Amino acid sequence: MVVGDRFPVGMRVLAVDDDKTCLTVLENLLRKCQYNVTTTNQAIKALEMLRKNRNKFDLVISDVNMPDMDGFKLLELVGLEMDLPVIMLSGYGDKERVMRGVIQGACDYLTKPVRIEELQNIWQHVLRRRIDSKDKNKTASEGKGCSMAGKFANEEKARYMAGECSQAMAPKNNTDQNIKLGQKRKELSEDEEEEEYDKENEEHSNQKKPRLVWDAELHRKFLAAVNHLGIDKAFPKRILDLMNVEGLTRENVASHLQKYRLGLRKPTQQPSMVAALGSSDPYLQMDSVEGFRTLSGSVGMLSTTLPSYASGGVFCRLNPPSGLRGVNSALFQPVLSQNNSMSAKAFGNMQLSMFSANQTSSLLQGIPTSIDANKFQQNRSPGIRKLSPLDDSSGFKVSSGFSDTRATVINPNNFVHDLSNNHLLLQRNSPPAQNSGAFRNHSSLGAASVNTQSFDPGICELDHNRHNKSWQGTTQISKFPTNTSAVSKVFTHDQLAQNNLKFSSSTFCSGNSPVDFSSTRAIAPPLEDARGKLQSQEGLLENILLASCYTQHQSWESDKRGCNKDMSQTFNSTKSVSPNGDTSSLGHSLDQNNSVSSEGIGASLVNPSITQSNEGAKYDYADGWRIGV
DNA sequence: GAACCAATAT
DNA sequence: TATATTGGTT
Repeated sequence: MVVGDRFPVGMRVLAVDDDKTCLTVLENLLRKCQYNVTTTNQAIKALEMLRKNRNKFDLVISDVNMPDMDGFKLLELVGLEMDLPVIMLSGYGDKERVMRGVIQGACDYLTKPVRIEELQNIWQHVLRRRIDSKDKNKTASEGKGCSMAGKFANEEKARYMAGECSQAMAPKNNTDQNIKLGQKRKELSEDEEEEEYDKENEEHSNQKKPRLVWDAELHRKFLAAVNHLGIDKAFPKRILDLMNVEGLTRENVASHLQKYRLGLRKPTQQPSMVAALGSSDPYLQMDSVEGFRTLSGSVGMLSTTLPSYASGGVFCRLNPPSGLRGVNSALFQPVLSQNNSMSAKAFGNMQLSMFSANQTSSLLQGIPTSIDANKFQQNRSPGIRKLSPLDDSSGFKVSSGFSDTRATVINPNNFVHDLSNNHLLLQRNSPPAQNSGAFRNHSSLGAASVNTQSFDPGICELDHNRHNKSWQGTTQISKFPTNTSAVSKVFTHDQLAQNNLKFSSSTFCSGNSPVDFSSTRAIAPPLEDARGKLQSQEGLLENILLASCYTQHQSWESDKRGCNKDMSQTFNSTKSVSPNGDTSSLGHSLDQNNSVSSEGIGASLVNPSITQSNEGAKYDYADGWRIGV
């Protein structure tokens, strides 16, 4: 199309709407605007037409809701495959949809019924795109190896192209710059601009190539490519190919991808996962929708599944002082912290893993009953990273990153899974049936779990050097009033209430065997050092559910022991089910006095793959492992 | 060679 | 702070 005197007369518009009536109306309006209109009521056909006649259309105006292909999908594909302005059309003008449309690259979003006034000016999008592409070509022809007009921070070039990339979502600094420069641009004639451009270009001809600026448009393409490939298969080269942006290098993409992934991993202080995600991707805010789409798996999972997965409430930490070693109280310390890089990484990996999984929603659902020890073992090894060995008995810490929202699961066997506060807490509470001291400790753990502040971040460190802090944490926890001297009456609702405790209902089993975890090491799922291999779903699953698993393991490994109640009940419901099937309080559960042998505990704590040949080694895990972070 | 990551430079 | 570059590793 030549932007000549008659422009926009004859502008070639492809109108897509499954509703023939709407389509006809739209067609008529467009024709009244003297556009050259082509219509189709199928998005797929529209795509075919666009592909076959790549240069035969100037603009696409498409309905959002279509049976054969979502308008957003069409938008995405058009954005990926051809550089055409797309205007979204919908009967719904809610912010989310508009946002999504714009974020995914729609140059405009119109709500039905469309008025001719709105259509009369849609040519501006074509013009803008043309100007933009003209700039690109100009830059490319300069042999600078860069055709991304307005995409580079080079001030002179930016000045030249300023104002053309009017993406509403462009990074603020860029936008500001563009606005400022755009104003100047308006004062110049095209010739003057070219002259100035050439002159300045000469001056900088020897400078190294300009720095790429990942503006909204470029990032949109990037995201579209990533989405297209799937996060786990989104490699720089492939992204580069898909983006099809002249001048863009693999290195550019790699760098951006690196940052992007980093952003995804960044833990957040926000309480909700959605918020976390939103804030973790620098582009996510402007990209909330697409980002959300990309992350939908994780978002959906974390924000909805986890809470339901967790029983809510509390988590316990058993981190008995070394003096308790060998005492009946079992001590597993799970622990983690927000703010440590480990957590962050875990979180990121988790997300990545998650959204590469198409079966996110089913992931957790299947957990309680589908966990397979062998599978775990198979899948675990690659990502596991050894940690410095823990040197004391408490040695069980597992962490992973999560955001603030505290989602805790106290599983039937007293393992506590804290999926909140950037933690994935794996904890084994093994209340000794006849050890009131241990119970005190136990109860205090519960109390502590309520007060998240009582946890010293240091606790989260896996490094054994920080272990003392862990104990401090425990001590702190122990300050909570518990008054527990009798095993069966340790926890009563009243007490819990008094202590402002919220125990998630859970089946409780009290162990009656001495446990010595002095050799127990921290273990963790393989998210940590995914190294791009992203264990993905399985790894993720492991991370999230390791806790739930080992409960299962316990059943696997110590069938003969008590506490083999159906775990699925616990995980499938936010309600706790005590061993005897009622929704008893913790105290009641304790009364069950189901025993869990130390072996059972150990086995359940340690992932099969990690346990490996430790059957007879009695928890002497030579190496510390940590859940990927 | 391509990808990853971390660290560092710009 | 964002992006580029580099070096080591897989």
